[in-house]
Amino acid sequence: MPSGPDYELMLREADLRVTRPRLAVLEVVHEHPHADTESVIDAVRRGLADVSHQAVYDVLRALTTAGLVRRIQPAGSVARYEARVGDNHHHVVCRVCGAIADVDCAVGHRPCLTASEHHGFVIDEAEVVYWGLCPECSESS
Amino acid sequence: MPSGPDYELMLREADLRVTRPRLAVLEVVHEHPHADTESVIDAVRRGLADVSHQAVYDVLRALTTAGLVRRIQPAGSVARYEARVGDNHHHVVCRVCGAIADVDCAVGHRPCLTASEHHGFVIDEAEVVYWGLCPECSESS
DNA sequence: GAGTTCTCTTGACTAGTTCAAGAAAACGCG
DNA sequence: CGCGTTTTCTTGAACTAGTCAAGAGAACTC
Repeated sequence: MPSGPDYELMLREADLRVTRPRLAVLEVVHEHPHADTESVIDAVRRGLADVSHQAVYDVLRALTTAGLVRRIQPAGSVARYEARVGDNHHHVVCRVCGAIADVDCAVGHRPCLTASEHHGFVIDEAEVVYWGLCPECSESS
Repeated sequence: MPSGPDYELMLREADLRVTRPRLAVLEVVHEHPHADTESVIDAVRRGLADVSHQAVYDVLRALTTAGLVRRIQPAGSVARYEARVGDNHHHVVCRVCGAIADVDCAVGHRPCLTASEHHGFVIDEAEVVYWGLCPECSESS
């Protein structure tokens, strides 16, 4: 019996066709939070050797559009993906090694969503990136 | 008499050599907030025809390192530069057309810098990107 | 004004991502 | 179950933003 999430069901509920590459990508993103595209490709190929990089790019886009994964891309970094969606969490990024960790914002629900001056923009999301040093990198400085 | 900022002085105070390309880039960034690199190159060449793109890349990096300009790069966008530095302001980005506007965060000074769980990271900056629709794009939807 | 050092020009190159055409697979329906 | 439609995957090329490297040229120091 499978113990992890039911990826097939997740795809069906999102009205996406169930294919091997999609199942593989979805599993990889769940098991390797914040992985970049290349890592996803490598990990997918460990279980399913002949997947083209293009397929992974397409799948990641489809999953992102469907809301099954979230794409994050801190300045200066390549695109990364995570499976934790639907909540309002943010990220700390290490300036030196690029390591990423999740954080929940301290300032209540939907943090900072109240911009003081919105210039007529209709705002639907506030994304926060905390910059600093990870434990290892701050140690060795 | 010049009415704008004294770019030459700014460069000298930052211990940077004063060159025509640097003066030109600094002026462009001041006059076109949130311009991307290509726009900066175009604008610079309007006043100084034979500047290489490499020079502009180098100058932008030098100015950024010196703290005279700030580099911003919302997910999915190319690098953009602005001259408003030293304060704690953030940005609203239009999901459709990519337009950017400045905002001051409503939640007091150094907003959101108090992450609830920092995982041992030493945090020195919190960057907030508000996502939504600009007035024009929200109109036409 | 000479020497040193930094900056700019030139031109090649890379990484990450996207585009396009056709083959193959998934799903809906009889 | 098997057929047709539609979507997705494969293959391979192309593109963009940005970087690297070597040498010529300009800025600053004394």
